[in-house]
Amino acid sequence: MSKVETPRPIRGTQDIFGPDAEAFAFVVETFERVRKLYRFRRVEMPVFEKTEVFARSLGETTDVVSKEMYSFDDRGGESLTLRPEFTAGIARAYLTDGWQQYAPLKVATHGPLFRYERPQKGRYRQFHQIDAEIIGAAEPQADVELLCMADQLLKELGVADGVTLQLNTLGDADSRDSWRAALLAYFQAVRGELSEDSQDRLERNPLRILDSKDPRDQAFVADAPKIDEFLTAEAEDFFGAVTSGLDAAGVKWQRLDKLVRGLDYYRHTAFEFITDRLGAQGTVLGGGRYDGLMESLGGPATPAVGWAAGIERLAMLVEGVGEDVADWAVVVEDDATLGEATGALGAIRRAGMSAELFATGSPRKRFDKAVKSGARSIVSYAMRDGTIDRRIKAGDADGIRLVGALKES
RNA sequence: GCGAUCGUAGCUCAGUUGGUUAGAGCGCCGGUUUGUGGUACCGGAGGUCGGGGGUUCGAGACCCCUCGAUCGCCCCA
Repeated sequence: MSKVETPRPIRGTQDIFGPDAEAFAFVVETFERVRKLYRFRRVEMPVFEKTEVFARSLGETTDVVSKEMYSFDDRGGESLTLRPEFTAGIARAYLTDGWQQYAPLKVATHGPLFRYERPQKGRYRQFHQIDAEIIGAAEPQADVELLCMADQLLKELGVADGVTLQLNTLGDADSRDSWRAALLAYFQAVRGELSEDSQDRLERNPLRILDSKDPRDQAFVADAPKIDEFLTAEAEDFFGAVTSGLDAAGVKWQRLDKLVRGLDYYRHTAFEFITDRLGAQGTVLGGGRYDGLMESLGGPATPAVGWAAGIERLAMLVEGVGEDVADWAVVVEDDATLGEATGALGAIRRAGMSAELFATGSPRKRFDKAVKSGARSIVSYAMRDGTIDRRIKAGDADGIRLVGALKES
């Protein structure tokens, strides 16, 4: 017999276990609770879509589309793609499922996303996000509500300390276009002194030069044209309404005028909740307004705003969420008592208390295993003088609950 | 796609300038001790030192290749 080689897990996937899985679940549970407080409706979305859903909405030239998508042809020869984000699929559903009748529509979801990237701290090829969107709402109050929900979520997760909300506006389409043109002219003039990466960005996405980490670029970034110089009156009013709304709601924020979005469909509000506790991955939650998206999918002009947050990143910030110890350890110190112990195990669980059975390995060491498990209370079964001897090690209240539960059964 | 660091038992790690039969702790299994008890002791299973090639009398250690992981760049949650 030749040795069978164990298949390795796929790069960038995670097997989340134990305390990590508890932290993950805590993030999702907290999100579910908070989104109900804000009356966001739950949606479940397909994990894959036609490739064009993402290709059109994200823009063909973006890195996500050009090199980071998990795309494949199905048996009918159609190109499908594992979703790299939620927004495009939700926008597609809004158009194909008649959700326009519910506008303004507030929806929330969570689940796995896929991007073919190099894994590193807080970045995976299959990762998980929570997501919230408001579709069909043009007013800045929608942005404010979304940000308030994000702020409350982070507070209820207990990760708000050290996380700051960075806020910017990209203006409307006109503002953004003229800003972009000014940036292009400005950086073009000093092209030779920019980093190689930024010279490349000049062609593809000049806005991105603004958040370059290269010191050679940062000198020029400081004096680069600011979006504020190009905002139309409407865009300025919109941003003013968002910031005053946040102030009224008591949500702390900082203006970061170099904050831009990688994807083309963003307009007006852009924001990120940022921490310095996750290495190179500072963004814990990010989003913005994407008024241009629906049209790129062939739909009517539809204002929308949303955000998403990486569950793994949030889970890494969450502290003090571990696995619970059992309420009871049920110990079989003599195999002849297995039946009795099994009955007790069921009775305890039916009474709403958690219990774990210790009935394997050396009988003499089972009690020690139960003690080491950290269970709050222990009930053990042994044979003494031909009869079953039950011993309870518990606080008075717990012991009484146990005896009650056993009588009920 | 690029760069840096790192791969020794199930886990966390020792392993000297290259030198006998590769070790410890934890965990697991068995035994002795204890018996409202988290104790102590004894024993056992478990390793092609990530894989391949090279240098050398001799490689876990040095060199090359390869695979994998981690962190960073690009980009992004």
